[in-house]
Amino acid sequence: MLSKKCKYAIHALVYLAERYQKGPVHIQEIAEKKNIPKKFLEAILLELRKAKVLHSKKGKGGGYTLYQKPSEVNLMEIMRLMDGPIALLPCVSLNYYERCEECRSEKTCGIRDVFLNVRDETLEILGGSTLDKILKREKSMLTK
Amino acid sequence: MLSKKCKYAIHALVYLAERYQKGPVHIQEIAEKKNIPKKFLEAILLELRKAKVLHSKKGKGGGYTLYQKPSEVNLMEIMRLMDGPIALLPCVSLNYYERCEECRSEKTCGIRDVFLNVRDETLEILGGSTLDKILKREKSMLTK
DNA sequence: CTTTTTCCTACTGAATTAATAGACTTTACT
DNA sequence: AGTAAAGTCTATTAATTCAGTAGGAAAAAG
Repeated sequence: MLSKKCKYAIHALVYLAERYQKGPVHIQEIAEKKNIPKKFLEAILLELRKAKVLHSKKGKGGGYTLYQKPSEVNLMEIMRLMDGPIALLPCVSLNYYERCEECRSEKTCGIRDVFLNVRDETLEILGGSTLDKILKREKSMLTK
Repeated sequence: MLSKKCKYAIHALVYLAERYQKGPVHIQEIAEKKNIPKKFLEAILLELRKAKVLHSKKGKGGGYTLYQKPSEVNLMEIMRLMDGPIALLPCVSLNYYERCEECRSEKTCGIRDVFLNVRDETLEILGGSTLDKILKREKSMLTK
């Protein structure tokens, strides 16, 4: 399961994608619209800024904006930033790999093979899920 | 990520599948062969027995056996038993569904759609991963 | 009636999650 | 210069989950 932190991050980013190129957005505004505790959201956005997903401006008239175009931000990278590994086993993780203690050999592990498969399918979907696609889908669903 | 509990459960079940129809297997034996803390494994096997995945016999000559054929036990059900939901969001979970607080409407949520997709692909793979298939794969990989 | 094995209840330490508090810094505007 | 409006940063905390342990009760076999 995704952590609340990660869910909040995704919701905030979708909101910012909607406001793309319409000037900085306050933490306060996002927190209210998306029902996220302000202080918690603060920490999340700060982390996303440090990872160069967001850009920020301090002081009056400040706020947050996307660092890149909505079509260049996908859920795979957001989830990795917020929750760490996407794979279900450390031994099939691309970014957080760790050897399996239980297994004799990775080559012959029939379990590993399954989760390698799950990982690949999952990354395929998440990697293709960009903010602009999510937005587009929401809009098209509204008119139906 | 899978919990250790779930990983232990899978390894134990694969071991029991290997010994299918060769008489009851002791907790002790599984614990040693698979490097699992005995007391912890005890609790896990007990849970699997209550879920009718395993059958047990007490006393001398006792031990654990699979309740069903190895071809009838898949990773989807094991993971649900051990770790709960497989879906990444409560609002797309089949067995542990909960409404999303953040979302206005599930119908028009562009985020939900992505994770519905991930869930379907994941269940497809895990549901098809039966103990006998895992065993077969391990054996075929050994001879290579 | 003793040995072997599973069954059951309760507990614990460590880590993670989901926040909250409060002071600091930067910027725009008057 | 002064002030209000933002984001920045460090620390703390309460609750929950995870991973495992302890110790004895119950059942079956011989």
